[in-house]
Amino acid sequence: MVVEHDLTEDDVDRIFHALADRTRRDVLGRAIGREQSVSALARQYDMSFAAVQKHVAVLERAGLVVKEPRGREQIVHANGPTITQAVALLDQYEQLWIDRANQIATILHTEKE
Amino acid sequence: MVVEHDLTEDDVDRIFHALADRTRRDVLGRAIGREQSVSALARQYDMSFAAVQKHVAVLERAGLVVKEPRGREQIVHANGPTITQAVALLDQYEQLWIDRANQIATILHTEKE
DNA sequence: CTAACCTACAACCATATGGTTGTAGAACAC
DNA sequence: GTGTTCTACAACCATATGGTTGTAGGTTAG
Repeated sequence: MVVEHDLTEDDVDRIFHALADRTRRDVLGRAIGREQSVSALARQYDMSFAAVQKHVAVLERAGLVVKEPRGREQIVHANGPTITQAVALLDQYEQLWIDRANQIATILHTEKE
Repeated sequence: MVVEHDLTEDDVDRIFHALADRTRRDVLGRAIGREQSVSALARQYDMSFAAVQKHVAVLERAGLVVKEPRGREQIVHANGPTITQAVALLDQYEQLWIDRANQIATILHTEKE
């Protein structure tokens, strides 16, 4: 299995910030469904091309998406590994929570004896 | 199993925005590890009490944390279910990605025949 | 070649964000 | 009662964010 390189706190900031906007989440979803150009994406939103271009740039800086030049177009691909890393991050918090809940349950159980 | 009520897009915005700041992620981690007052949390950071108070408020609006009044203190508890919902959200994107990757693999396999 | 298309990027604007200090009230300690 | 602690909240400031329009360059179509 390939070792994923560790994310810096800045990386994590960028990932969650990128996901904290509904337009960007929608762009990511569409990019996962079908790779498409920035202008093809832009046509699907009620905002300027430049605005969508900026959203794509935010997703790109977060590593959630990759742009591949194709002639005059830039094809936007979703970047699976980063999504997986984001899931792993949240899983850590959930696991902390579960561990803590178990710990408390154990203490309660001990005190009952 | 209890039905988790659906998150609005605003809810999701708030959750990811709350997670997009390292101080808030750290506060959440500490709150998971041990429930503590806002001032106890504030003492652990090199910023004003008011600043930490605002970060806790952001986590609270996102539902990641709950404040319980205890005398003159407000005890900050982590809220597990919201963390679980956040994981589920990201899992959806990851699953979309996996489904898409499988679909592409299938097409490639078909074309090879 | 010329026109249309796709992208990049700058400039600008309103609002949000993350920090500060200061004021004020409620609860506890003595 | 008095002073200290904990919290809430307002006001303020610098910067970031999400949107706009406009300009300019590279690519494709006719």
